[in-house]
Amino acid sequence: MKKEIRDKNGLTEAEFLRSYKAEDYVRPSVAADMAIFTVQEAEEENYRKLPEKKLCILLIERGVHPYLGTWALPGGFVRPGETTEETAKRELKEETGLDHVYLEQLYTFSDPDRDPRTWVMSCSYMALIDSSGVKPKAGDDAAKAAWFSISYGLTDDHTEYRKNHRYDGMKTIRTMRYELVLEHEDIRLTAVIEKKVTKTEYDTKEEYRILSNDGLAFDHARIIAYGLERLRGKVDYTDIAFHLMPLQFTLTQLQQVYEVILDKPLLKAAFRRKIGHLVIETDSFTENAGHRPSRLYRRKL
Amino acid sequence: MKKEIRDKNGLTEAEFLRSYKAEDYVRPSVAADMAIFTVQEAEEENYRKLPEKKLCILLIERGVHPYLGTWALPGGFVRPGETTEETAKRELKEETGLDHVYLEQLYTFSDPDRDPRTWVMSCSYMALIDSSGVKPKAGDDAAKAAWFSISYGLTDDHTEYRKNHRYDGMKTIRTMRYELVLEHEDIRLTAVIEKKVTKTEYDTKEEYRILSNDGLAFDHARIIAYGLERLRGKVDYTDIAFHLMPLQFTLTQLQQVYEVILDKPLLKAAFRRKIGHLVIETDSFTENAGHRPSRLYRRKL
DNA sequence: CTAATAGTGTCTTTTAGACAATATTAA
DNA sequence: TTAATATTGTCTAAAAGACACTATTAG
Repeated sequence: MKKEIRDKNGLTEAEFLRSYKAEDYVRPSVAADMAIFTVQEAEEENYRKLPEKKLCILLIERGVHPYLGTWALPGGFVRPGETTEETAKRELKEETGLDHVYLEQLYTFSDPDRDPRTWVMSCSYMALIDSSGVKPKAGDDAAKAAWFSISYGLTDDHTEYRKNHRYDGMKTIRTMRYELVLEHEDIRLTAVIEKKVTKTEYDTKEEYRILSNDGLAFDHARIIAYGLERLRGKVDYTDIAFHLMPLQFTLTQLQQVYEVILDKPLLKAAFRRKIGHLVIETDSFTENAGHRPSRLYRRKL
Repeated sequence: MKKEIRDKNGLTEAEFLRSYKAEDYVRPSVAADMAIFTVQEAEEENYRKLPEKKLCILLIERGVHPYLGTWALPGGFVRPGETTEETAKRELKEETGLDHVYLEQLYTFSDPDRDPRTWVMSCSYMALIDSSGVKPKAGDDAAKAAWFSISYGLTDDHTEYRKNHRYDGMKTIRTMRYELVLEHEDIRLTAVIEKKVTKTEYDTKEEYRILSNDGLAFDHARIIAYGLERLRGKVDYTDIAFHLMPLQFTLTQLQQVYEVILDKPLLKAAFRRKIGHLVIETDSFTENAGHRPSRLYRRKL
């Protein structure tokens, strides 16, 4: 039925499709870039004390131009016949050997100048993994791959109230600056990201800009910031943080992960009440810890 | 400094960029498609009663192949030099004449077969507008443009618990079915969308599938479902719904909008407490309503 | 006067915050 | 015994749910 409808040139859909030339239009390349997050433990000298947790991200040192020698998110171009998610999974597997992990599309960045080679959009993904036993491998284009610890903090928050002359209303502009610091051994990468929220009576607009950047390739500082905000935003109303945990974990470990994501301390009793319905207790306990053993839990499915 | 680093072929970054051939790779087309939502009032025969509100979306009737004669989201291909957001804004302006409205990127759909013409990714956006005084205009490729009322309800929710043999753990699969019905005058478009959430100890996966579809072009039923879920999800922890309101509104009108988005009635007193800090009262009141006048409010910026 | 909505008061329930008390282990 | 973490209890404060009462208007 539908196929028999003819357009103004008298073509059926099948005829139209046969005559369609995709090559007539200039098209962008599309890449999938991945922010792979994990939580790792710092060394602890005191055998009794719990090791501190650090939120980490996997970066690769670029072995090819452009941005040769700088650090970048793992990623690659989407191939014909593939979804962006499949590209992301392929990269993830190459880099970490992991297969079934939490994966979420973040945002598609499409600034035409974001890649000096050509017009490249980046469909970005966030993966959350338990990194115990994962040795990052450098892919084809990469010299090295390594886990970088993350520090991402607000350094400035400023709100401006303006009369909006174009309409008779008001306008408020809230400018927030975040400092992103990534560290691996003696390598230290830094960037300053500005988040600007503009409100008028008619709309609300949110922009992220990279103000400065030392050692990160492309606009990847912005993608990382975006991923961190998504992670923070989802932590307290989903069980997303569980994907950073091993199969069995103590509630204190889980709380540490929440704390390291939210970058603030939480109250123990309230935390346990809040996540109580998301976990199942096992019969196992930690051992040889130098203090009272702790019950191990799993994620409730 | 950085520019002087040479790669394994002995090229500097500048030399590499001059030699880079983007044409060597097959690339997708990228379109921006828009779910433009608004709230409209139904006719009310009783002069005293408040008119009911309906959540609506703007659709265009396709005037060209493929899917000629079916209804689609407004959208278009991203042009060189443009961001996807600029494409979306351009389409919005063409279709509604509106300029400064709430706009949010939803998701990038990249199934290689989603468009019969060629490889086309869709970077989708959601816009929220106050439609009073907006007459939708059909663009180049469109025969007509019209507001369709939306009904989107869960018709089936089913959870399956399985032993996962690959690991020693469990797997739960929750399958939800939603019926989407869009109506404009005597046109009625329907689709059934399945949302499947699969959980194992290792990951959580979320998929949307179109099970049936009558009258909607491409995979647009899925994009609409995605937009509706985003809208619902954000309503109670942001002031996003205010972008569907005129400059001044009564709290009952605002509550109606919340109710129509969430598809459930809310308690008046609790609602007023909750949104109280998001509004500013004006000195104006509604008039000639056949009942007690209502104070008008604006969004607090 | 009446039928409608507007707006507020208050009691209850639930959730979150704060902090203290008790329990248990390896060295 | 001690220094650490584990776990639970309880009081308080804040937020959400439920429902009823009063206020005000056009016709």
